Amino acid sequence: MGGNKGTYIYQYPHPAVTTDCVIFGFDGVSIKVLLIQRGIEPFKGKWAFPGGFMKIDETAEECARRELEEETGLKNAAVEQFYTFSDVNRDPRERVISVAHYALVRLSEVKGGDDAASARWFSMDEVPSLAFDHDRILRMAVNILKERICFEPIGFELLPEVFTMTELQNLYEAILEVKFDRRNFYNKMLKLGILSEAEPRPANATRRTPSKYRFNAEKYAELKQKGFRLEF
Amino acid sequence: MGGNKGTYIYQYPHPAVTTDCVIFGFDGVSIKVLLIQRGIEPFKGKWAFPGGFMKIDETAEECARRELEEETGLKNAAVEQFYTFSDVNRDPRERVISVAHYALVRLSEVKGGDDAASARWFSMDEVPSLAFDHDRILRMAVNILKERICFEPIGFELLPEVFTMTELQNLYEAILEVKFDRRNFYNKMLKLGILSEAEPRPANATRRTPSKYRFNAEKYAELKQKGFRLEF
DNA sequence: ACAAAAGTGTTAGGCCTACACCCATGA
DNA sequence: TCATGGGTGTAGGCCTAACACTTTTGT
Repeated sequence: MGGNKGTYIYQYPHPAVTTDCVIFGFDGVSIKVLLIQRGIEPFKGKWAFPGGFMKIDETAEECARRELEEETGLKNAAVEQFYTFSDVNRDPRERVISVAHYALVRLSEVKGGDDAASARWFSMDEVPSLAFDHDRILRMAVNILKERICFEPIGFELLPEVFTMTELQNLYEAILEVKFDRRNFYNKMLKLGILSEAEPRPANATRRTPSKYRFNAEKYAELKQKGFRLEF
Repeated sequence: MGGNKGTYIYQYPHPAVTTDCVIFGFDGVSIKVLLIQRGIEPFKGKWAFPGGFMKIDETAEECARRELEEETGLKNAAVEQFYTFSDVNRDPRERVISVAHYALVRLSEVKGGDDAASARWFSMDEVPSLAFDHDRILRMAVNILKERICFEPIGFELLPEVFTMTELQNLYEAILEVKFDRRNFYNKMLKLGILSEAEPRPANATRRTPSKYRFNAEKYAELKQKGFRLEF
């Protein structure tokens, strides 16, 4: 924490406020989540989400981004809050409420993080028992992710800028835990009108060379303004 | 606030934490929101959402329900949090973050509230400029309500237990600010399978007597479990 | 050769949308 | 008697879901 340790007096008890960040990634096969191993008590040695105490002059979102960078090296992630956890005994030290955020990032963006000696990606089925109430936070984050990806084009944040239709389908299938028919997925995605062809399909393209696409944010914004609603 | 005024000392500065409640109602024609007029500074005389400081031994939801009852007489409302507002200067007294909640209630439930000398229902287009950042909170609450009512059967919480199809349609139209074709709305609602006929249509029923329905929570739970998704 | 990956329609059924008619009631 | 509210289909179009064949490449 910053250099503002000292004595702070209030007429009424104040809870401490923290933020936590559930960071999702995708390796082409399965959804990953970024955890750090705690170096201090409580829960020393246990895995937890990056996060920490909010400073008195920053918003929750600023706090989440700052803690994320400090603990994992990941900069400027597009974090978004999804729930505030306020159970009375969720932290053994003192009363702490936590504003939980999530973000979707490309694995490559965090790989080089060196601040992050203790940060590691876990597949969803490898995640160990977590510190504090972070198991519950994770469950809720996963549910929120499942809901959001049905109605907002956030999945692209997990893929490289340019991707194949199969990669995109794998992503949707991994998040929603369902299987789609390859051809129907293909048709539906193209019909939505929010993808552009990344390259005009090279001259040496054969049947076996997959087409590359990118997400077209302008088209999406345009459609959305017209009342278009994404649905999956 | 309770009798715990005193001196509370921390090593780091702590923000104060409040909850606010956006309470929606419906009078058959338009959506209403419940406001209270502030009796003390800051913003004395201005209208604001019911809410207040969180006690050290209660969750955000408990706090929201307690403050709501204290200030409006409304008991046990099904409040649900939707966003935590943490701008640094949102309260002139000190750093305050607020966990905002919303609830849908029947107007009749709050009519008799006598604690609530200063509580009043406002139509959405009558709402005055509000205290703190409550204008922003209201805008976000309305957006959340519009989104939720498309996918969850929460609208029924605003109607009497037994209602006509026309009343239900008026509700959807008021919230979503659109018009539906009467016959299509009728067919769609019935096809969803989440309504029951309230009465077997009395003997003196004429063509002019509208059928009465009620929301069937069991059927909804059953369908939902099968993967059914409500859509509007 | 053969399995696996990718491109490409087609068809049937269901859902949504737009739209019309009839009856009863209250003004 | 006439405007209004309410009950009840129907026809066309669009979307969705299920489904097959061809080509290429790596083994």
